[in-house]
Amino acid sequence: MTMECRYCPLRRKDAFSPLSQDEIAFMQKFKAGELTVEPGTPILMEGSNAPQLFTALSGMGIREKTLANGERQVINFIFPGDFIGLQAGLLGEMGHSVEARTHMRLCVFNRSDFWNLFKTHPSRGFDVTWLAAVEEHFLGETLATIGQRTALQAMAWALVKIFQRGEALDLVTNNQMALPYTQRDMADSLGLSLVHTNKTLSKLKDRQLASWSDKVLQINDLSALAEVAVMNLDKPQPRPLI
Amino acid sequence: MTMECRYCPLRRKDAFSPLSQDEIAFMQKFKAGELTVEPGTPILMEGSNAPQLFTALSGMGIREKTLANGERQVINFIFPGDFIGLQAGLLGEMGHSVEARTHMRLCVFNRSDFWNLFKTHPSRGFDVTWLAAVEEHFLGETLATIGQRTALQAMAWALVKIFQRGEALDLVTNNQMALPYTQRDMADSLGLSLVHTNKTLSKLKDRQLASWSDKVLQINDLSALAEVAVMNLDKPQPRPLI
DNA sequence: CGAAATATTGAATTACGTCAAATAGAGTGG
DNA sequence: CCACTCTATTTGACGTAATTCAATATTTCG
Repeated sequence: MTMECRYCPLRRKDAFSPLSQDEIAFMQKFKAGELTVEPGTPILMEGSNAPQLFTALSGMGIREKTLANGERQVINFIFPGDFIGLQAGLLGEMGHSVEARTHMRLCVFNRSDFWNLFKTHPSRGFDVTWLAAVEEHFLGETLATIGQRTALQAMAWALVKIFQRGEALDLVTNNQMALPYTQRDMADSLGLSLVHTNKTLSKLKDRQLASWSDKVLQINDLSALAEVAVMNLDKPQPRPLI
Repeated sequence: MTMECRYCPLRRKDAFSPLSQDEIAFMQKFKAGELTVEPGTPILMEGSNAPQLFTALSGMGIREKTLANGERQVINFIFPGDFIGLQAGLLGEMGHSVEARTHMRLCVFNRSDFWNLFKTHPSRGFDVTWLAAVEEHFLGETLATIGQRTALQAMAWALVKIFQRGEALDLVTNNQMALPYTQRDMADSLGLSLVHTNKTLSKLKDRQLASWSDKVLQINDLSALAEVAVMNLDKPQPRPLI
């Protein structure tokens, strides 16, 4: 039994901007179904021309890209509400792979309907572009992180970003949230070695800023952490949910 | 005297996909004017809510982002045909600054007309999204470069990418093209120090793969360079021109 | 319970950054 | 055209943040 869009619990989260009744009704028609996957399941493959697009409804995943020599870059972490497959939908080829890290529920759309969305509901097409702009914005920040921040600054930045996303999705309780990734995932997302990632996390823990173990992230002092990260602490603004 | 879109010399380049007569006529109305700037001129400021969007018509520029501690990350290099200001247009805030590095001519659009573009010409809205997806794709590759490639691999990758963009724009003659940036720009784009950038370029020159001096890039062996870069050499597909 | 990930720690190594100084151009003004 | 300044490039020496190697816990899971 697939959830009806108008009852979608995601819509109510702070993270997302509201839709009109009309738009919700349209999305219901656009929605082709739901997909449920287990941890480790590949959802989209780099270079593939997938016929389907997704929105993550629950669970977490990862966007990653592998070089010919086997090195892996984690592009970012996928949280509920994230739109998956834009590149396949438009360019006809994914620049990265997407894989589930927990049990995930995904809203499924047909790529063939995608153009129709722009034509009949330009406001929703506008929203897709909005999301693309948000992603571009985020990737620019990530670039600055990997390129210019030290390991400690980068790790602090990453944890703050993750925590803020968690907050907007009501995933945080008592300054804690589930973070079901491995240190290897985190290392590959920041361009650090696994060993140094581990030691950098220890350092943040020693300083009583944040700790992440047993798949639980705890932030003790968000503003101090942001200070270490050389970043500004401003709330992410609401974004559309596709 | 501003150029009419239908005579725009950019449209004919391999880099871009063709437009219908109708679409060109519409773009003509959408176009608010032209802007000419000198080297060093800031075009958009990080954090600003600019009322205007641009497409680069000629010349080159740079997208960059500066951290609170003064470190600078070059997000990418701006070539003719690049769309500028998507983030301001949608999110109301640029995530990076844009600055001219040569004399540049820019096509100017009003942000207030932007929504209208999606509404009345969904195909053009679709194209804007296409460009956003291309950018996202590129930033993902850049992330993998800074995060996973060595200095030599990264430099080789950057030069191949630039050269390919140049080729698609007919900027290459005799395996040479103008590349009016400084080594500092390049260093900040790859997250390397200036000194190491210089030494890495020397190494590529010693190996007879590529040389870049006096603002001219020369590629001697593109496929060998791509091999050093651990990358695949496939032609960039045509993309829309806004 | 055993096997395979994952996490942790110490020691050795290195790719890269920093410092410093020389050289080379590019632009300005007299 | 020549001083002058400013920016960009180049090179050598040295320092270090981060990688790699290696070994040992610890957890996860079939």
